[in-house]
Amino acid sequence: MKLAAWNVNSLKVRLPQLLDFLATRQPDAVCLQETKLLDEAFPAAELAAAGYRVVFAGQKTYNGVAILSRSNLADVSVGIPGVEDEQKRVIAATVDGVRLVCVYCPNGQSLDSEKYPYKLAWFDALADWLKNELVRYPRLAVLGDYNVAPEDRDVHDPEAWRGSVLVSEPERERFRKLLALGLKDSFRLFEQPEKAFTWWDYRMMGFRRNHGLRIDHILLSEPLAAACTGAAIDRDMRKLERPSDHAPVLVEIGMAC
DNA sequence: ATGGCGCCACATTGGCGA
Repeated sequence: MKLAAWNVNSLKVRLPQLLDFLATRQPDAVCLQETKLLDEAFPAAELAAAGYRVVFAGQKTYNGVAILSRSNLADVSVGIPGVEDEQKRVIAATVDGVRLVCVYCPNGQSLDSEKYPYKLAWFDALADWLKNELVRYPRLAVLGDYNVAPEDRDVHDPEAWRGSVLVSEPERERFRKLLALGLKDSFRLFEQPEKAFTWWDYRMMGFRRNHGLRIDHILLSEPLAAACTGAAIDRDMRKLERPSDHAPVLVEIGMAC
């Protein structure tokens, strides 16, 4: 079972690239973030023609999440239960016995922004919810854009970024709290190249200079981590014309999990 | 040097992302 997560930064603009990604990588399921589409504009017909069922939760201009799957999507839920939030950041569904939680975690903007405490509180609510979800669904994956680079090795220039949003200690502590629930950072289950990132600034030739951060992650519960046979970042999608500023992340799960 | 790029919107500039 091949799973992917990709912040597409506008599904309207990136649909041709997504269709190319589906055709060439053949993932079983994909979690999308920043679709930036109202639900009535979601390209369900195009994705159905490509062989994918879809569930989605969108809004105008900002945020928006979706799950694509070649097989049935069951028990769909939107948002974090009990949390009032107009921002469409979470959608979950069960695919072939695996619970997929698609997340677009808040950016936070800067440490002195009111969006920063919102981000920290959002992570606390996510952790509270996932703690229960892991009991309900032992085979659970949380995929998406976390907007947190967990360690200095996930940052192209740790000294330049020290203490800023996306790398600050309170944010990293929230990320570690997710791991403490029993989730594994799939990327670190395997030997990986140094300076491996999932996001690069559009400006200043960030990608060409590999000035990036690893902020998109696939976290796996213990049973899925034990069956995971590979994890990678798909840098090729970032090399295309008019790319998203994020690259997709991928995992392969053995069928015998 | 707080810019720079890209996307979106009741657009021709500003908000936001990260």
